[in-house]
Amino acid sequence: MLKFSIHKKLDGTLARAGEIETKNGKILTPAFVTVGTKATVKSLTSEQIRSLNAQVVLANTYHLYLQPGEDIVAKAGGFGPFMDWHGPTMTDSGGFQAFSLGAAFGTAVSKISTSDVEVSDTSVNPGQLAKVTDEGVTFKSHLDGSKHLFTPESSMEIQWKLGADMIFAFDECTSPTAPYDYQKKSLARTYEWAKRSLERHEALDTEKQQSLFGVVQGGRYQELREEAARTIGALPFDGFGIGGSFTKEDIGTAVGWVNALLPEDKPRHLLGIGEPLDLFNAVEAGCDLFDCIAPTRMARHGTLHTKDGRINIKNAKFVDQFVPLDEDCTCYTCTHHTRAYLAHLFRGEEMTAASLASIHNLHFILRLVENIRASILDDSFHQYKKEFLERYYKK
RNA sequence: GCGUCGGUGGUAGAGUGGUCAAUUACAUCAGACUGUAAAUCUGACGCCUUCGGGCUACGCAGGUUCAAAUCCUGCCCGGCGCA
Repeated sequence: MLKFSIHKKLDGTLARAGEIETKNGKILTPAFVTVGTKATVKSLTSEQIRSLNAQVVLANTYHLYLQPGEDIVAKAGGFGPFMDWHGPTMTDSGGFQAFSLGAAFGTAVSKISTSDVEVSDTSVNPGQLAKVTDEGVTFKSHLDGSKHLFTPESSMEIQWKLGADMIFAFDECTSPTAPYDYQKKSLARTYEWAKRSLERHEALDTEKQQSLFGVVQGGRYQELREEAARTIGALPFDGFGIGGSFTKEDIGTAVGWVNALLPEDKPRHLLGIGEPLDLFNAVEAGCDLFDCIAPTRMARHGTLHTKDGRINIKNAKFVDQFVPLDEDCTCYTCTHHTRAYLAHLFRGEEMTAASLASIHNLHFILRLVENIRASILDDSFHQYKKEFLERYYKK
C-alpha cells in the first residue's frame, strides 16, 4: 500500500515536491519513471539502471502478457525480481495499445500532435491490430497475429501477476484525431472500465499489495477533461494517471485543468511524457510522476540531449570531436567516452552505441527532474525553468 | 599476338534502341521519434533552376538513327582461354 506525502508546494502553481512510499522503497517526486516495457530497459542491465539512480521502473502488461506470459513472470516473483530490479515498480494497463496498435497503427499519428491536427471520423484504421468495444480491446498480437482480448478485469489479473507496486486501470487512450463525439463516448467507457478495474482489483488484492491508479482521459477538450477529473477523481483510487493526447502547447493548461480537480493528496502520473519543456510544464501543472520512452528510443536512434539542445550524434561533424557529448555531464558515457567514439559506434552499428546513448539520455532526464524537484524545494523553480529552457531551445 | 567476355552514378550491380538522370541494395547527407509494433521510420543523394524545365552524363573517340547506356567502327583498360 502506497503512502504519499507532500513536502512543499510551489506558490502560485500546482507544483509540489513530495514522496511516495512503496513496499519496495521510496520515490522522491516529481520523479521520472524509467520505462522497461518488456522487463528490461532496452540495452541496459539492471545494474546500469541502478547506477543511473533511477527510482522506478515501469513495464507493460501487453508485452509481458504476450511474451513470456504473466504466469512465467509471476513464478519469478513479479517483473521486478524477474529482471533483478528491487526498487519501486509500475505496470501500464495495456490501454495505450488501444491507441498505438489501433487508430495510430501504421500512421503518422502520435499522442502529441500539433495544434492544427485534423480531426477526422476515419477512426477506423484499416490495418490496425486493435479494436475497442465496451467489453474491452481486441488485439492481434504484433508477434504472431494471434487474437487476444483485454478487458478491465483481465488487465487487473495480468497486472496482479506481474506484481508491480503501482498499476493502472484499463483505459482507452484515444487518438488526437478522434472527434469530440468519439472522445465523449470513449470517456464514458473509460469511466465504466475504471469501476470494473477497481472492482476486480479489490477482489484480487485483498491484502492491498498493489496501488491502483485511475486514468483521466478526455482528449483536448476542457469540458471532458474536467468531467473525467471529477468522476475518476471521486473513485477510490490510490493515485491517478493522466493519459491520452495533447498538443505540445496545451500540456501545461490541459493537465492543469485536471490536476486542479483531482484529490490533492494522491499522486498524479502524466503518462508517456518526457521532453524537457513538457516536464517543466507538467510539474508546474501539478504532476508528480512521468514515464516516457523518448529518452531511450531517441538514444537508440542517435538523438542525444545536451544542455544546448538535442544533437544527432550520427551527423558528420561529430566524427572527430574528441570531447564528451555534454562537457559538464557526469554520466558514465560522458565521463568515459567522446563524441567521436559514440559517432563511430553508431556508424558501425555496434550495440554498445545504444547502451552508452541510453545511459546518457536517461541520466539527462532523470537529473533534470531531480533538479526540478530541488528547485521547488528552494523556490528557484521559475528561474531554473527559464534558464534551462532558454539554453536548451535556443537556436 | 589471336580469341573471348566485360568496362554503368561513392561501392556492388540492374538495364541491352525511345516510357533512362538511369531499378535495387549498400554507403553518404539530413530529419522524425513523447503510457515502446521501433537498434525504427522518412526525405535527399550528376549540375543548374523563376520548379515549368534546362544542361552534362553509362571507359575514350567517331559513326548509324527522328532517337543510343543500349547498334556499328577504332582505340584504351581488365578477366579468362589459346599460343
